[in-house]
Amino acid sequence: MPELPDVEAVAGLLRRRLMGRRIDRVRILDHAVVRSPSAAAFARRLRGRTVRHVSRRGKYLMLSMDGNLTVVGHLRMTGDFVVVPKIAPVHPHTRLVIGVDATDVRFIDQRRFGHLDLVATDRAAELDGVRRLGIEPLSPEFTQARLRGLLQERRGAVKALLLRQDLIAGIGNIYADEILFQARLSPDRTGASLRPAELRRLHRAIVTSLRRGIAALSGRGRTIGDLIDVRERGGVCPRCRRPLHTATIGGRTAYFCPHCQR
DNA sequence: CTTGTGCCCTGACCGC
DNA sequence: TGCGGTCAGGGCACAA
Repeated sequence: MPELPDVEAVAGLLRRRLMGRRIDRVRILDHAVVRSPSAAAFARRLRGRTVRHVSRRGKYLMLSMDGNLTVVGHLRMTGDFVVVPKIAPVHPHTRLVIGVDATDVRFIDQRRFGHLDLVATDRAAELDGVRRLGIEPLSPEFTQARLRGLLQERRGAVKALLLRQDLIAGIGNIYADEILFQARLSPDRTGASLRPAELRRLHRAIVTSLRRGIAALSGRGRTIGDLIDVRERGGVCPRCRRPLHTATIGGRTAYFCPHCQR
């Protein structure tokens, strides 16, 4: 589930519920969820801190506290944060609990790929993974010219390029398909083959798809990303009704309409 | 620079 | 019902 819009929604949830609050309990149910430092040190240093900022960078979540401490989290495939009363039943895949008064913030992750690091706030950008991230696609710096600069010399498939976090941060498999559908581009087009009008469509599709995703997820709570998805409706193109095709590109399955996307 | 592969984990689903 | 294979909205290391 978690791509840029999903992580943005989680960040908003945590911001609303944790900003200015003091963490009085930290319970780690699965030690592997904490990458650094040790689980014991993670819990000890976090307890008693007040949450000052919650932000997102690519698909990473940043919770910064007083005392120059930041939790950097990644949801990977199945991670999620939920906010529930502390008396609520504990879901079996709960990996970590951050307690604030009568409320629990719980990190739940079926596949256990997700992870958290506790680092010095002024060094958070240097963390592995975060350090390599490319441009934020919803920032003012992400212009058509920047996109052209990122893609124009590349012979890789545009879908594989969209998935590269070191180029553009935050696009995952579902949004990449959605973006290419909106831009009417075949996922196997190379970056270098894109003409100016196509780059313009792609830029527009990246921004509007991500923004729409955020708008759809940002009401209350969270939804499963079922609102925009070219794969919906039994594998049929929502535009021309012809069957969607699949192909493996960049090691991931791409869904696309060969009639509408060229 | 590029693509491909395996791996980290767990569970749902499908065909036999 | 049981079993095995396949696949999954991520990202890394490594090889060719």
